[in-house]
Amino acid sequence: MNLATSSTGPVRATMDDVARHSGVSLKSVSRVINGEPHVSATLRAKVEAAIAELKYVPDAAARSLAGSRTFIIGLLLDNPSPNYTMKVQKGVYDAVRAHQYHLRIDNVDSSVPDDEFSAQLEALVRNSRCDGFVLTPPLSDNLLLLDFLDQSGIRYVRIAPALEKSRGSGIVIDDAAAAAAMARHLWDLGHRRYAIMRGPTAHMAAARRRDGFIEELKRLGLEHPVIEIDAGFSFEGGIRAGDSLLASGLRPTAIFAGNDDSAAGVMAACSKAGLKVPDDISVCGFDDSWIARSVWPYLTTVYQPIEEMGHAAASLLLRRDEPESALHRLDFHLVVRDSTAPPPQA
Amino acid sequence: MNLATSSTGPVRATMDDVARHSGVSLKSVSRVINGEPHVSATLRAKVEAAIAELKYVPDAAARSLAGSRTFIIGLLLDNPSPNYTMKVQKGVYDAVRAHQYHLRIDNVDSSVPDDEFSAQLEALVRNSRCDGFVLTPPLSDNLLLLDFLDQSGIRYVRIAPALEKSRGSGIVIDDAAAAAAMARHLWDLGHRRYAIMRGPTAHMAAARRRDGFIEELKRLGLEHPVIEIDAGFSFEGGIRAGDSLLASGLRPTAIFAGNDDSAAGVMAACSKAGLKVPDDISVCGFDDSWIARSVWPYLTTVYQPIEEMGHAAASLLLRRDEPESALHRLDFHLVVRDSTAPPPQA
DNA sequence: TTGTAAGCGTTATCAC
DNA sequence: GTGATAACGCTTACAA
Repeated sequence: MNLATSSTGPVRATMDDVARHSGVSLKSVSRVINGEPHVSATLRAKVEAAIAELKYVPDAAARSLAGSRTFIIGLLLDNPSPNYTMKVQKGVYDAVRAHQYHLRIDNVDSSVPDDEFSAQLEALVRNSRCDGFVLTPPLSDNLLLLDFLDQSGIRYVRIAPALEKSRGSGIVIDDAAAAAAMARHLWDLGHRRYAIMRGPTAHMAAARRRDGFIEELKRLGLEHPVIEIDAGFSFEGGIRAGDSLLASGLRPTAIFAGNDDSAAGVMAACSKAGLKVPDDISVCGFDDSWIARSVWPYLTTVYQPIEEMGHAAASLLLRRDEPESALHRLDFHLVVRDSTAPPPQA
Repeated sequence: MNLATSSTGPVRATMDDVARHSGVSLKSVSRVINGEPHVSATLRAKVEAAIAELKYVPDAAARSLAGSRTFIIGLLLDNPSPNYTMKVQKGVYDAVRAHQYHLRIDNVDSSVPDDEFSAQLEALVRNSRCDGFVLTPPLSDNLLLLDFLDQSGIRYVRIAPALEKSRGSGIVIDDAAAAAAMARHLWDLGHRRYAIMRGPTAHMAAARRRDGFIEELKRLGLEHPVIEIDAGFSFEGGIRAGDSLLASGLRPTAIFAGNDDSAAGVMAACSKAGLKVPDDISVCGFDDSWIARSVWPYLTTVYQPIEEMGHAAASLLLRRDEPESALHRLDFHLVVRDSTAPPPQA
């Protein structure tokens, strides 16, 4: 009963079959498949007819063995936020499939010692090549990784790079400007006492957000210093940071968190402390990821087109005519929801 | 300046190099690589030394062209919850890498008409084979998909199947028993008026949870009927369902949601309505996914080992000696946190 | 236990 | 424009 199901399935046509069926040479079929020039319309039509009739599909393994392409794009992952990661992955996936490519996932752990990290990379790359990697933060700013890829001659595109932006290509938004926009939003509401929840130190884009936020406030005329606390990029980190902030007795009227996950944590800490968001205190995040609408009140945040960024990164990788290095800047915008409001009357 | 980086990188050793270097035949090297029997210890040692020295790694494309394996496992995804998906993916990834395999992602959309869905599958499978698929819910119960895979002779393992469990292999927990445990927890707290948030209809495991929950309550002697509302498996669905429940004037003292995402939505709806969780109303979920700790109060839920389930599924696929069909049951357990408490005094 | 030879299904080289 | 023919790096008969 299972003999049938354990077979290889229906026999697939090969390029040879197509060649015979259409009465042309193997090489001509290959030319048609790969859209090479110097093919007469007649020949092309014949071949395409045969391909359709035989339901021929090129074999990926044979192609990559003989040729120089693997038809695989690798997505390098090391991000703590499932929301962010899934969005990037979706964008990369769609772009890759649109080009008949496949998406391979490669997790790495960049928190280990350097030599161990290098060993991870070696193992990944050595045993199966791909036509390029999409790098997600914080890996986009991992110099060890960049060096490795450059030395190996492997193409890559970085999502949200903040360091050495001329290496490889990159897809970014203007993190500093986005944070500045958030600063203006809070300022306009009347806030004058701020706290900021910093992201992980390896995440350079997080640092840009912090800088952009504080600079803008200074320009607006802020007098009090901004309280700064490390919150990582996780809900847990946010709740811890929120707890310690509120326990300290310092009372900002607005808190800017480096991403939505930590913002949600801060909101939870406020609830615990008996503070109502946004009546008693305003909280805002960054990303407009899925969690921004998974909390109550809905989070005021910065929308960044994460899925599109993944899509753009992969598309760039798939265009072989792309210039060696280019930075593509996508648009962000403020999303004002319910977690920010004017400060309470003193 | 970029000439170097666009090259193929360092030259890789081939099996031929290893053979020459160790003074044995090509076939012997192949035997060692594949762990085939009938190899003397001396020969194996020689070959392994050469492999190490030359840093030889087999070429995946050549292997799959010549042999019958592709060294790729595909993960079929169509789940709305990023939390769930990332956990499964992590588990599958780790298992796959432990066997020197690679993980390929394949998103499908099962909400389209049947013929369109079939076309998606054809396109996916035709142009690059893999050694097997891990199916995640709700795809695990998609009969069209199962038929397609069976007909194509492609191996697969289903995560959390609820229908036709004898098809392929499956990794499950006892959803009904888990829901029953939750029912007892709420009953013991003193609740007597319940609402349940149902999952998507295609998600059969969700139906099992509903049945298990209600049956257990009946056995315990419940008098009032359980209010039932469809909430999908998303935060949005949960908040909508919660809104309409509370607007209806019906006042259960405890709400059981089919997964954590919808449970979080319900909690938000309660907050909006001015109800305090758990003082005024208890809410609980299912999965113990990451969002269970991303809400305040932390969610009482059922832990199911999602990552291990992914790991087990992939491992099963990678064991070629596995019996054709087997159901592997993993353990769940109740996680009592802060969102459930005794009902308010009448 | 070990080795030889013949593919696997493409792309690349070089004639025609 | 088109077509032989040789790689590509490995596995799988089949011998020895």
